[in-house]
Amino acid sequence: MRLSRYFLPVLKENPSEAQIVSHRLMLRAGMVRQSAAGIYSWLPLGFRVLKRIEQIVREEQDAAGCQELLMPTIQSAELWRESGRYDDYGKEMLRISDRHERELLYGPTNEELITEIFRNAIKSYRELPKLLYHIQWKFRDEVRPRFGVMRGREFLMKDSYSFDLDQAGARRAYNKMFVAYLRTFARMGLKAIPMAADTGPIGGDLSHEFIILAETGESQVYCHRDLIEFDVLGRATDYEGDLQPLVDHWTSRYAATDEKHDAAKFAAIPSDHRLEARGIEVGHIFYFGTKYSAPMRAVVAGPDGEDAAVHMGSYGIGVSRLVGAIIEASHDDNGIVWPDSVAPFAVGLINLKRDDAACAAACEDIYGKLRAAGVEVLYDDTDERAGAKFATMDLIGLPWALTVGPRGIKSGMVELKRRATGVKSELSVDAALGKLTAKS
RNA sequence: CGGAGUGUAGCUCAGCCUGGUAGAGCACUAGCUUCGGGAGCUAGGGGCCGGUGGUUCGAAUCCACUCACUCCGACCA
Repeated sequence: MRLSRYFLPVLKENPSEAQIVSHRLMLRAGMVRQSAAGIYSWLPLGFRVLKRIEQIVREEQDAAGCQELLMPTIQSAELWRESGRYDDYGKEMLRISDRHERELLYGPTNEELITEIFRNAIKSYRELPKLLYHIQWKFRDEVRPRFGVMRGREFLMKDSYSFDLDQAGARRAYNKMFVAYLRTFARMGLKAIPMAADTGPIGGDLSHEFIILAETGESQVYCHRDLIEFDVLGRATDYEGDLQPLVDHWTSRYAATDEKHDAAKFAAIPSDHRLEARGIEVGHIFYFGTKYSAPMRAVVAGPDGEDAAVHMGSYGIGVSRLVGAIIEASHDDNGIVWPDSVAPFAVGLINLKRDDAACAAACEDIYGKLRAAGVEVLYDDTDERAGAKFATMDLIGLPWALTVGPRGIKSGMVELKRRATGVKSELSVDAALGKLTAKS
């Protein structure tokens, strides 16, 4: 993409409405614009990141055997009356009516709708288990939206739902999602720690929030330091095998959010291993049994021929929130530092002097070769000054910046800079191309 | 929903107290000079001073109401 043609409205100064770093940087980098409190438009750069995050989530859900579908944003109030939540949900649910005065709502979540879809199609335990998900916009009319996309009213969420014959089956589904979540966040360069979370009226230990540590997090969390070093990507995951040992490994150390915090257990940890911090919730999984299937009569015939309500769980990832969360976890004084896996472009190509024919020709050549190799490039072909170009590249945080100037061209050298480390190296054009194309 | 603020150019803000022709920096346009880390000079364009109503000869400025946004708290996947 040529920057001269790209819609990238960067801001030099901090917008006054943004208080936290991710919000500031997203506005400054031209990723989003606010359209109302807690409601954002995603501009091209931000949209690319959102799509890349969404794709990682999708790949890991698919790998875990979860099947994607798509449910609407608008739902009928009728369904929510069946579960009893139409009255329970309160003002957080946006209620609307159509021209026939039929009551509708903008879905804050989809348990009711997926349960209806399930019950209309599945009648026998032989068809279980089922694991379904979608990635769709939600609306929750938060009293006080804040922190940009981290706590918006409209937000993109991946929500999965599991259907099993009994609790043991539900636990297997739960474990699949538990591991899929670990992998998902790890692939985004995040250290997400599963923490015991409130299960509501169901009870049990089958609820975890996935928390990344950040000073600006909204939750107070407590955990064992060992968890930070735990790794999940290093080993192959067999979703058909027994995942319990892996889940047990990750739950072997103390980790809890404020609501579930047990001060006595925490105090038992050696003090140098205690970690008390702020955290951002990027995922939440829980098992809720027959809470919806019973009142909504989502039943299947069991081996004994008797109908039984299915055991369900739901599993959410805040996709749009992750964009902000990743920035909170990965930035410096100059701007965003994208992990390679979610960066909007892999490489920023900087033409230091557009009006120099040799320099421009070299850039065009490099640009063409990178694109031919499938590398996503943002090519700064504008006539901005060098300083402005570097500042913009630092701000938008692409993993690599390849700088081409007339001085270097004479000797066949370009400068390649790694955004995360700030390490620059002078190398030949071929060497730079080799290094960049090898990455993708 | 309680408490506290803020709305003036695309962005950051001054002006308001003490009423009298709408301001600055950055950004934008044109020209010249510059050009290897956010350039300089010159000349321009751009505003219903959030909205409505009052007070006044006269309101960005004073008063009332209202809308929007932000922060703290409560709430929250």
